[in-house]
Amino acid sequence: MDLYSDKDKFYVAVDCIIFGFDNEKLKLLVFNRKIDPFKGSLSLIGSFVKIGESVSDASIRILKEFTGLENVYTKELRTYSSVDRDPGYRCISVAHYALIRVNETIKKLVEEKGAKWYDIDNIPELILDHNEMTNAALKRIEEIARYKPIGFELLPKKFTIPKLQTLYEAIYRRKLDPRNFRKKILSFNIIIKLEEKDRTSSKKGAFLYKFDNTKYKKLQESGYDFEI
Amino acid sequence: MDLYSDKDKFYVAVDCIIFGFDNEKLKLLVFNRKIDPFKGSLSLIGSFVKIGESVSDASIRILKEFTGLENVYTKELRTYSSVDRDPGYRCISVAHYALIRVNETIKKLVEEKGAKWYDIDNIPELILDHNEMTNAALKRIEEIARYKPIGFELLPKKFTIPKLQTLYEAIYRRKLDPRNFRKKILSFNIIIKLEEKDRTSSKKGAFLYKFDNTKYKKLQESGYDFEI
DNA sequence: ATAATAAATGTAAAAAACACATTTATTATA
DNA sequence: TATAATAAATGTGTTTTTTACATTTATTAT
Repeated sequence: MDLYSDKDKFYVAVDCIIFGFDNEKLKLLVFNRKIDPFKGSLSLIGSFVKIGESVSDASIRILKEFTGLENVYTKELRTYSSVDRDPGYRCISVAHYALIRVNETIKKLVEEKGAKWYDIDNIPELILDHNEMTNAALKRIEEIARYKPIGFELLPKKFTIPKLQTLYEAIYRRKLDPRNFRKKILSFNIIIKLEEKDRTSSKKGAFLYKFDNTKYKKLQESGYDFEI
Repeated sequence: MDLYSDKDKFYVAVDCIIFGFDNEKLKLLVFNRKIDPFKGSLSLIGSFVKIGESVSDASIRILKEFTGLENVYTKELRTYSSVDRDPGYRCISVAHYALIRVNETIKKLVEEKGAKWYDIDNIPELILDHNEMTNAALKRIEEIARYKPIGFELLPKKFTIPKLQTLYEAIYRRKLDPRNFRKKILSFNIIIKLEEKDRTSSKKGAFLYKFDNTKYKKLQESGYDFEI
């Protein structure tokens, strides 16, 4: 613990609140720390910002290191900067939330790194102010989901309408009516029906759709809004 | 310019995008720099964060210094952290936007400090990335105004409905229908009609209202929304 | 052939948003 | 003291959006 102290200068860190969706529940990626400081405790995935990179570059680097993914949907949440938030450094952290498409490759990769997915309504105690960050991020994505189609970031490229609904139910934490939900989603004209069906969760099978980014951008330009 | 260089460590700054409303137009507070760096140029109001204060404490300090006001509505916008954004320091800036009630006292005070109000659709060239910050803040308050009653932060404690409408027209940059606007605002039940009238802009005079914070909080708790 | 499963579909009622023109209170002045 | 001028205040019908709600359909397994 020798090096863990420097209170005369600012350190800048990025912490990432990484959300995934396993077709049923929203999940948070949590890291089990193997070295000091906070060895054995749980934390968000983070890193110091290097002097030669921007804060958003740092967040991209962290996401890449941990998930192997580039081009992840990542947004700045806010800074955390209480003088005594970290007992070792005078460190301000710029929290970012990220939404990723979980698949088997990523599942393995994050396990190897010592990270684990936790159900959002069963989040363990995390170090420092990381629980506070997580709660703020959850609140934020609930707000954002009302007017940006972030749901698509969490689903596979091809998804069914019932799965999309389950996801929004997880974000809003309430049940939605399947008829009204489908009607509303289709009215935006930003998803394209495919020929294929997904039969993993019913005998009848549900048609797969994909997100139409071009059309969404047009919708946004002409006055947007995406209230579900 | 001797001291103006230290690129080996992080400096943390706060820049404030301060908005006011003069009963007609939305205004931005801009500072005319009298000393180096950037002597003679225009900038937002900012300061380095001290090692012993949080970022939000710094923003409160800045607002107090410049306007004499405490308890100003201030929110974090985002960080600006490009490696080369400031040629002198390796400095990340946490931009904050603030909404203040302009009155004669404040007008005088900011003038003494060498600051000036600019119409939001006539903003001059500012140093560094301050124009970028300003544009982002304008976009943000337009978004926020849709679901939080921030308009009241910019108006005097007592205001008329036509003035409130003018303010929202300035924020949204479009005309609103006076009948529908009044109906909508009153439907929220968060403003209280007073006996007094303001006769400065018509012979008939318009009734003054005040914002009912208690009722607004209740509204928010029970599912909120404030779309005008 | 039948049972089981989740997907897909339509409609009527209620609420909200929108478009739109006239009257009212007051002061200044002819 | 009548009139002109000014901005404030008000109401209604139409359209759009939201909400609530139950049955049929495609498919597989038994």
